[in-house]
Amino acid sequence: VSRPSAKRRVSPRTVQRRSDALSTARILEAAIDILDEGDEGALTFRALAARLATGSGAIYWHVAGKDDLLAMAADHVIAAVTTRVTKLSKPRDAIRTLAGGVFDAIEAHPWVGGQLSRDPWQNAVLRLLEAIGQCVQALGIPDEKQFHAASALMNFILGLAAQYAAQVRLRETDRSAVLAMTAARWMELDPGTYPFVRRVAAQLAEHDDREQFIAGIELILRGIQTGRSVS
Amino acid sequence: VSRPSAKRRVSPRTVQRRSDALSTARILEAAIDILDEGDEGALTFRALAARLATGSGAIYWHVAGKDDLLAMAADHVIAAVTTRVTKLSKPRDAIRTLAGGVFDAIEAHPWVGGQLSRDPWQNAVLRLLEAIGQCVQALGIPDEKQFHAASALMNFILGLAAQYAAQVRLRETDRSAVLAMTAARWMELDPGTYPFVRRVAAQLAEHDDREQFIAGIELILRGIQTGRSVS
DNA sequence: ACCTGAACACCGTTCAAGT
DNA sequence: ACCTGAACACCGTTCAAGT
Repeated sequence: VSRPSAKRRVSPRTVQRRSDALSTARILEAAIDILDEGDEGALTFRALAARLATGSGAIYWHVAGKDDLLAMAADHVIAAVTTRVTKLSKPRDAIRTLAGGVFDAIEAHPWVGGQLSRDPWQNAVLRLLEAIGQCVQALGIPDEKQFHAASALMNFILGLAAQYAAQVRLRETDRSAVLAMTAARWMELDPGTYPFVRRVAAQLAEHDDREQFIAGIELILRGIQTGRSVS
Repeated sequence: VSRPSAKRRVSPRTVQRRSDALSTARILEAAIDILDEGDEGALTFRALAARLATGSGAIYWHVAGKDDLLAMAADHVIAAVTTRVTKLSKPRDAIRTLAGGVFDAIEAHPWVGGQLSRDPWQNAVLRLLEAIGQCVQALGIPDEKQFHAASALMNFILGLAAQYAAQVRLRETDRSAVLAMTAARWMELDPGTYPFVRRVAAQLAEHDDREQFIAGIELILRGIQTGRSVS
């Protein structure tokens, strides 16, 4: 947000404690590194302080607390997605690209999934809602239905975020192995109470998450536009 | 909420430590009470032990840990929804009722929202997927598309869960006041970068969450059925 | 078999004290 | 103005010891 560290330096010869001073930007960068390397629980003010070679309390001078830090980190990742996407010609393509971009961002930074589903009015979510809303508007949906349509898409994307976040929480093994395991577990469910889940267990192992997610977006778009002409 | 003291008493003269022995069921009940009274963070093994008049370690004899306990609690709440709904005549009505039931359950027990979006393969989620899947099947969707359709609906519902969970995390004030506050904050955003959000801010204050959620479900259903005839 | 509760290894956050 | 790091008030979980 602010960059007080951009200051050039003042006098030579005095050895500084670190190569550069602490700053919100440096803290944010270190936090994202820690989150990417470990899981959600790896981000600790002690770990962060160690990586930045400072005391844990120093961080509080630049950042309000852990929630603030996480919100900023998620916003940083999502901002990269929305700014890259907004300027596409066909609004339907823009939405597709946007959704795919969120998927990829969460895949690359799984902790973002958890963070997005923690506070629906954090900056990252607002950014997404705005991007989606602009696309919906460009789609030619009547004014009164735009909020409705955008929030349905937003809700669906947050659902992905939650699902993906949790999915990664049980990893270590790779993705397909986890899916195969889950499919196997589903097959062992009681056929009387879980007929449907058992039946789709086979499809689970071979399905493509990303494809399925985009198809879901497609589905909602179809519903939005059908609704426009029908209702 | 519960009145464990209402137990009559068993034999006179021998004072029992508690009126009845510890059990998974009693622990679960106490946990749900604590979660309903406080927020998500109120459930502590120390608080739980205090309420059950036992040591914190005793709980581990009946329950694997906190994650296990939360998953069981959420499953308890969701099971009440799914078993109540399954037997409706028209599958579209069943889905509507199911979705509404989940909404109401999360409204009554906000912590369920957070828990649902924590582990996508916990029992509660499986239960929902099964219920949704059975409805989708009854809808007459072709076999290969059922998994797809059901998971889109599931994803949307999980999105609600996440959103609602977070929404409640910032309460204390009542609902409409929070919405009014958020709307006010949205109005102050930069018109250049947040034109859409600013424009819908007014609608936010007067909108009905539940109605909007059900309308979203409707939208997806429309997309599912349109897709069937079109694609 | 079941329960107790002190102890362990952590957290986020604060704050007097330093430079 | 900015940083330090011990201290505070918590966690979930374990485990020797009790009944």
